[in-house]
Amino acid sequence: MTTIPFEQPFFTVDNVLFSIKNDTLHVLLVQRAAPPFDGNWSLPGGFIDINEDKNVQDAAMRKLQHKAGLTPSYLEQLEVFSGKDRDPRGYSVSLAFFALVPFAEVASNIVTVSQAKWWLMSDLANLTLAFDHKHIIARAHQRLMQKALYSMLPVFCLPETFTVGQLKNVIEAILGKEIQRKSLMRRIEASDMFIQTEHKIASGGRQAQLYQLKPGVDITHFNRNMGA
Amino acid sequence: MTTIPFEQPFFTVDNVLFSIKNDTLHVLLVQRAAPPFDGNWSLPGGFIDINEDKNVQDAAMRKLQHKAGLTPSYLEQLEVFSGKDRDPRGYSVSLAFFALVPFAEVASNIVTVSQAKWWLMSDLANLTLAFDHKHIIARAHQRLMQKALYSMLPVFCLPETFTVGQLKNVIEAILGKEIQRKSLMRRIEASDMFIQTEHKIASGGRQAQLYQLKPGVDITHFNRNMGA
DNA sequence: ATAATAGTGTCTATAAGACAGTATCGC
DNA sequence: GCGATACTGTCTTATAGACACTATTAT
Repeated sequence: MTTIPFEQPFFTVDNVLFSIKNDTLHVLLVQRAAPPFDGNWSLPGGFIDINEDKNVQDAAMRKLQHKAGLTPSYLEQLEVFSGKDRDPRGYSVSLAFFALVPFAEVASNIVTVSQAKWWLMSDLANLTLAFDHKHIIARAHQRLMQKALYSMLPVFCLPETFTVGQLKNVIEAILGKEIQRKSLMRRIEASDMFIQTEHKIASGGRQAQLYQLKPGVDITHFNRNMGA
Repeated sequence: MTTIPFEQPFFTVDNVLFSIKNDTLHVLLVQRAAPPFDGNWSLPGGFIDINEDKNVQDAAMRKLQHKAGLTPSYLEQLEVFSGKDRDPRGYSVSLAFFALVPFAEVASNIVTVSQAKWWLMSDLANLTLAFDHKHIIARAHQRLMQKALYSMLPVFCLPETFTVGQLKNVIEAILGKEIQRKSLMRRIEASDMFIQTEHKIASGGRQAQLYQLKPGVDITHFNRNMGA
């Protein structure tokens, strides 16, 4: 093992975990218990453990499990944020992840950390976050919106079985605007990602068909954007 | 300045710089002059210098200038590659960048490094590269192909002024298949990214209109894929 | 005039948007 | 029955593909 030249920046991972509660987009934050920014809300993340984590996604996963007891159903790299001034401890390089999960309350019996909480996206405007985390969330939201236009990614915010109406609500919560139910149905059909099951009642009216992901399929990417 | 817990992975940047020469896609490689993998061809990259580089893109830029005397006209983050086994020196985290430049021969009067060379993409199959760099190039190529379908990104492989025919050739070299000239013209028109200049002869026939990027425009993203 | 490349006209094909109309449920 | 939600039919719209046609240059 050779020695590494120069002084190295320190490397962390951060997670922007989204989910949908009451048909609105939420993001998971944790309250910092140590300096810097102690007391402030921040993205769940931290240092990689090179003895535990096989790679950076492993580290991101571990942080989410450790800090909120949640295992995302989708996780991808978002972007690296770096610089001398973003962390008072020194030059830092943080890889942000972008993740989705079916809504579940944060496991409160986790001893680990002070507090984890789902925040309404629209409530973040008036909240001061640690580091450049507000900016990171904005970037993640952009990416989520973009992907919702041309892929079936939003299904990862839903439980194993779901209805077309539920998926429509999720997509609309992400995009902040209505989409055509008909267009969504055509995509569900065309993607060939789902199988149908029994039935279910949603509220007042006719029962809705339940769908679930075919085992082992990849998320389909369409070659046109929808609702744009 | 607080101390950082745990042992940290070491962090590097790598560049996948593409360009077009003779209507074929090329990638820039450098020959390693030190272990590990000394003698092998590899992506131009290296350690970040926290006193020189404002952030990670700065570091990537500096590496390209230093190792080949080239300044990319487009640079974006690709993906982080990480793990215990990808570098014999230990647990490594490498942020790969994806970059484009109008073709120019490598500055040979650069004292710095052994050798930098443009390689034909199709010649890489039979070449052994250092680390997981072949895999990184494959990922970068996927991304480039994808973006060529819905954006004007390929113009960054061309000089300041260029013809529609040249842009068509670049896109075809990237995609490995023909596209409709008419479709491209429609996009040039619709994007409103370019202005026209005088004229020029390409080879045998009629003179072609020269275009150039309007100052300060962003690259347009269309909401359909082309040629797919 | 011919060959070669540049550029246009226009018809077809594909998938999304709009929205009326039908189906099935609880009450 | 009524209200509500689920689903279908189908017409319109937007943009890419195909490809014949015209334009302009060098020789």
